Amino acid sequence: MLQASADIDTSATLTERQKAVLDAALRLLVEEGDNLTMTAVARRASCSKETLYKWFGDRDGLLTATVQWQASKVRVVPVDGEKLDLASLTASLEGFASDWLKVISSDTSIALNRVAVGHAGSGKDDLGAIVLENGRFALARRLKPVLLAGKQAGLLDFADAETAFRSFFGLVARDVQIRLLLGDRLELTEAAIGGDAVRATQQFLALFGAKTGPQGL
Amino acid sequence: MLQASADIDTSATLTERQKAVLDAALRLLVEEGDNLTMTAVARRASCSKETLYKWFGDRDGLLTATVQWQASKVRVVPVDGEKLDLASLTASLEGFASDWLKVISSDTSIALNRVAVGHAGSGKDDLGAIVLENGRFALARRLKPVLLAGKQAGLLDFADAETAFRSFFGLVARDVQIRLLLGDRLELTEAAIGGDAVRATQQFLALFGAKTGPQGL
DNA sequence: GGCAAGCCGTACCGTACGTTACGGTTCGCC
DNA sequence: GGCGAACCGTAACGTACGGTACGGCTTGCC
Repeated sequence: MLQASADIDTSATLTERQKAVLDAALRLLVEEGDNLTMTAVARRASCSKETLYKWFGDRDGLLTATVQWQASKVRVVPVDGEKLDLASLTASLEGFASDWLKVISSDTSIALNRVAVGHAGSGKDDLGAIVLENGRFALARRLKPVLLAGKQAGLLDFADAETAFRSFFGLVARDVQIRLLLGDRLELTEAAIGGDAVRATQQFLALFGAKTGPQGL
Repeated sequence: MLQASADIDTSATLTERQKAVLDAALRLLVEEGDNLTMTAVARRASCSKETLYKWFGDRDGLLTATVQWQASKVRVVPVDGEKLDLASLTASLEGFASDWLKVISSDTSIALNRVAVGHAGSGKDDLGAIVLENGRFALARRLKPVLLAGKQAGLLDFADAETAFRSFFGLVARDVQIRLLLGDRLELTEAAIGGDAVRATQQFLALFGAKTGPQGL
């Protein structure tokens, strides 16, 4: 909720070389978790520690820069809420669901969430806030317009978009993220994700679909 | 899923003094997160480091013992699935929901999940498995009999108890746990938890309630 | 060519912390 | 009272790692 400004165009101020270094740090983070060392990053990125400190100031600085760099890579196009019928709404929801499942089950997301959760305990940096802002809250920002358009079109019925979103979120994610973060092996094949997406969407529509149906017909 | 034996009667083999030490470690874990030091635990528990190492072998040993000790404290009575009508089923589900919300929003649960998530990255110990086993999987084991009884009584309709459970889980927890783990301030008052519990239960019944109603009447 | 800036590689320093060692004290037992 | 075991408090050791310093190399500019 803070970070509203901190996540804008950090990529603009980064040189190509710096991006490459952050990519290396990211890969290392996925492999090693939070116990990566500055020397390891330097070696992997073929740069000197002095450079790391000059550019990012600090180990925490490097970590936050890495997280922000990854966040900036997944910036997505906002869906346009035109031409809304039940089919397109369903398709849109299914798309959101399967995208989200793909994200939270990806190696990089798991690694990033792990370090952010770990750091959230002792409030040295705002990794948790950044991840939250670019994950769950970004999803809400993108999904709510769709929900509101669905309500406008008489396809959905809810009092509060936030509440509706959180129920959708729960139906999609269920126990997947916490299990993955805690190290549970959980095979999420493309097919399983697709199936979960349609199931979650159907359940959501069953709960929040307008009783009257599209009233215009 | 492993840990099936590792969580039984660890408390039986512990002396009172050892339990006190683990309680101290637990309190410290809540306050300091994963960056607690052996010296701090020793000081807080008024014991010597030598004793810590003799009893728990290792820092990781102390951590796992602490987590298991906390897990052993929340062992609960299995609900009996007799006298099942819609009212009692609803009450039971609401009870599970509010209990679960209370657990995952408690300070100790947050702290324990944080360290477990952190350690799940580099597989030194099985903290993640332990937490999972005594958290999400324990909940499933307790809830599934209720669900099956509800199905038996014609109140619920589902093909697979696991799938039904996971939907219930999602409707109850939604984004609460991940937000709390990532450091989001999230006021969960007693009243809010109660409200969420009935909402989640209603949604679950709307999705999985038998279309026919209790047919025996 | 000369020079300055940026960067690589590496050696170095300081410190925090896990782990071990040891002297002193209590307590149960003979 | 004497003895051994368990334990407390603390000092000491080893090491890993964050952070800094420095010498050499490239690159672009004059």
